[in-house]
Amino acid sequence: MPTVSSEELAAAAGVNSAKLRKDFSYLGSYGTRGVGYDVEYLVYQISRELGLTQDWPVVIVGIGNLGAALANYGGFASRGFRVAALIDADPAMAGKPVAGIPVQHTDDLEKIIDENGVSIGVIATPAGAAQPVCDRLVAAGVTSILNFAPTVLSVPDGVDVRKVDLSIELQILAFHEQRKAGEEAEAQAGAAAAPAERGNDDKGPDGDVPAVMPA
Amino acid sequence: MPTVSSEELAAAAGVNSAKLRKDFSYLGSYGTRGVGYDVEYLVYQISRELGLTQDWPVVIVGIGNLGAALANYGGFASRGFRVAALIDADPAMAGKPVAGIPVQHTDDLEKIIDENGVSIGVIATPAGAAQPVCDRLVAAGVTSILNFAPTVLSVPDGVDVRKVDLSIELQILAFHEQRKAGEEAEAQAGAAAAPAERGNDDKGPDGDVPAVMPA
DNA sequence: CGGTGTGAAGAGCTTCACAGCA
DNA sequence: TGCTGTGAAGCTCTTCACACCG
Repeated sequence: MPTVSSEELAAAAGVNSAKLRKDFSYLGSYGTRGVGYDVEYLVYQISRELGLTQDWPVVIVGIGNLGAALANYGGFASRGFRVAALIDADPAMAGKPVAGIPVQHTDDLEKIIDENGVSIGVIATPAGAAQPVCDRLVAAGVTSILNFAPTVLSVPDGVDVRKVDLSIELQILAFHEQRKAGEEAEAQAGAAAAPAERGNDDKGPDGDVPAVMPA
Repeated sequence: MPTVSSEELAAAAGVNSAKLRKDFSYLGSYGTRGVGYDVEYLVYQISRELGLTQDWPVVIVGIGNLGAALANYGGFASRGFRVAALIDADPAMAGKPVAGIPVQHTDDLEKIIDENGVSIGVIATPAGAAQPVCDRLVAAGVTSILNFAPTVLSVPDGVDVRKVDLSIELQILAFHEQRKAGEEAEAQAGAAAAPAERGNDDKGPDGDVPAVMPA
């Protein structure tokens, strides 16, 4: 399949074809009118723009279950990421291989970052350790952090943080699940005995919950 | 601290106070003009609306590193989630306890779902196993699925799927990291020798990458 | 003719600004 | 007076619709 149309790609990705064409147009005019997009050329251009053609050394700090899962995760290598080092505070872990890479002790964190030219760090430590680890990573030169610890990290300007909270994803599902149950009940009982009025229109499974929730 | 103002909450959450008040207003009028929000009452109302006061039994399918990490994750219990069962296709895993819960074999999946009244399933299997597992979960009555496998799952209407792709989060960081590097280089070299024009304005670290990317 | 690239319209979300109430 | 609750303005992202070109 040498070429592909925006319509086909849109169907495959589950989005609108106009949106897809508009997104592509921001990268340049890589399509041919009346034909479509040359697949190979398009893949190359998008890969380049997204940085997939580069090699990104990353370190993972905190080699518990989650850290080990990340170290073993196959999806990284194919996207240009290379696990340069695994770091843990537990001396008993030091030297132990995880996913074929020996775990190193936190004491050497700065040295490891420096020697490998790492600019992306992954934090998979317990909540309490996250901020100190983050501070050390930043001080050592890391400018992007992926945070799995259930804490809000504070970082200086110029450093990016992305937070992944596994329980929030479940919570979003539970929120919609609750709505489903509530709507069934209301449909049966009729609108009169509704337990509480809801001001907002349900936007369906794709809408997120509000940004603020109690700890 | 018995009450709190929208301004204080907004500062803590890093959002605009008007947005916060508007979000709260969708749940009802739980504040007092001139005073603020009663903390205890507000926490209760939000918890109830988000479904945190309910007990949500979940099953985790695929007890590899990631599945084990999820089973051990402390954040679930405090949000009303209860790991009802761990399921794996490997007979060698059966009976083995992970996070204090014995792993059960995939053969019993339907029975487990039914007996525990599970409506939320977590898929942490390899990519190839995800869709069959998903189909069985749905057939058994699960209506919400959290998918960690790097596959797009197809489900019937009425079933919610949320996908967590760990490598995409890293990719987003790498994307911004690349931009940072590019901007530095451009600043040094001047605009004349820029390697490629970029049509889109950089919206900073909070903007996501486009929705479509090559496999 | 077929499909891209894009100006313009539309929809949704965020912020402003202030009336109204404790 | 102080702070909520909210109509309206502003902004961003999405979709439409079609000129234009291979």
